[in-house]
Amino acid sequence: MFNTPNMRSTSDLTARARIRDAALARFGTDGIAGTSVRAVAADAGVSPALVVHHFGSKEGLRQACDDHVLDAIRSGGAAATEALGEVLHAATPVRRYLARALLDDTPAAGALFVEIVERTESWLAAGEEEGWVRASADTRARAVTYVSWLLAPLVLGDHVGRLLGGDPAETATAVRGARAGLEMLTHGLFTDDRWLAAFTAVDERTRP
Amino acid sequence: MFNTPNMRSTSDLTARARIRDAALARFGTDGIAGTSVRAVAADAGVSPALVVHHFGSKEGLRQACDDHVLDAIRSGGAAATEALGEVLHAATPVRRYLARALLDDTPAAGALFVEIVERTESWLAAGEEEGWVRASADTRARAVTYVSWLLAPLVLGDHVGRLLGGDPAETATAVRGARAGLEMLTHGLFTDDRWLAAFTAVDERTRP
DNA sequence: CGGAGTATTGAACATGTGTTCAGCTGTTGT
DNA sequence: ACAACAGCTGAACACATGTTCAATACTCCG
Repeated sequence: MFNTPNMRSTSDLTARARIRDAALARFGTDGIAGTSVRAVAADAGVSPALVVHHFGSKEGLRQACDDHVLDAIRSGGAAATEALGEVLHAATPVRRYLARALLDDTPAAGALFVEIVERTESWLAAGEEEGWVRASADTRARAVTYVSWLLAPLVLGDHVGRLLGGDPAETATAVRGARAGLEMLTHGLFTDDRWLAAFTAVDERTRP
Repeated sequence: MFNTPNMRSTSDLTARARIRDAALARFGTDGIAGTSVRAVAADAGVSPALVVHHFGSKEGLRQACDDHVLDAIRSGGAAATEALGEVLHAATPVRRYLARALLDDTPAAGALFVEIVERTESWLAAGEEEGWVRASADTRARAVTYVSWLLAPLVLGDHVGRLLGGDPAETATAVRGARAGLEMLTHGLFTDDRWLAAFTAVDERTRP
């Protein structure tokens, strides 16, 4: 390998990067608490002592994963399309780790979530102004719900994939779900507002 | 307390039940791998030895939680409303545990997921026949996606609650998201099918 | 070459983990 | 009353975990 002596964060393929990638995969698969430093070290083909030498502690390793995931997702940040596309197109280990991080309420995952929601909210606002998004009484709640919906198959990937047949990471499977979702989002699911009306009625009855 | 000498699974409030409830809560909060037998024992006010005496092992304890969650959710099983209502109306610890179990791919959680999807699919089919649900090209994928969507705020509860202000378990907060979701499901989110069309175009171009 | 500094390791440590076991209650059936 | 038995415990064990440390291999710079 040829690295500049003082290697900054640029050079990859180094042992440090291998450890981070191994941690990303294991954290995503087995959860953070369910993953041991020794397992990560074994996957990366190094000694347990080296991972703590590079990252200080297991917590430091997890933070490095957080940072890497944020970078990987924000890389195409300036894109004009919806912010969530980047998440869904990220590499599989990154997605799996993100799902775990969201459940474990990692600080970085939390920050990423609000960032995506805010980007989505203004994206929807723009669409509303241009006329291709319907009006909403609660744009914030809509943005949050919309993001949650797009994130759902990612978090529940295993179960979704099992029922749709095939690996959820496989594009063919994901496409089926995405298409069904898009159908509901453009034409709606219900033909009348019986459920919305029923919900509103119950909601208004339970409060003055 | 007064229990029949040979106490079946009926009598609750016993130490066994307290342990199970404590485990449910801690598993939901910290994850299964992140929870120690000692911690749930302390929460239940018993010795660690007792929890293994009652459940055989930590794994046995987790299975007991699975069974209990299944029972708690299936209790109102014969209801005519959508199957998911039972999940969303379950007690908070049960919901949190279910979210964790779904991510950890517990067998019971997997079984519950397919059960809910199947119930939802026939519920949607009935609605389609009665005219208050739109037709779909892929009813299976639609049911899976729909269930994922309703499960999403449950799994991402912390982040959703933080952005909507207030405890996600609080009804007031959940209602905001539910209303926004229902709006999208009845009126749709987009006013035209530009995204659906774009998706279809891309999809058909990437395969013969 | 020689010295500086980093990458890397094996062995060890302290602690937390799941689990076992002998024994101590209390209640129950006869 | 007495044996049987389930609920329950404290102490202990074997093991896995995160982390430390001294020492070795390697690479670069003067």
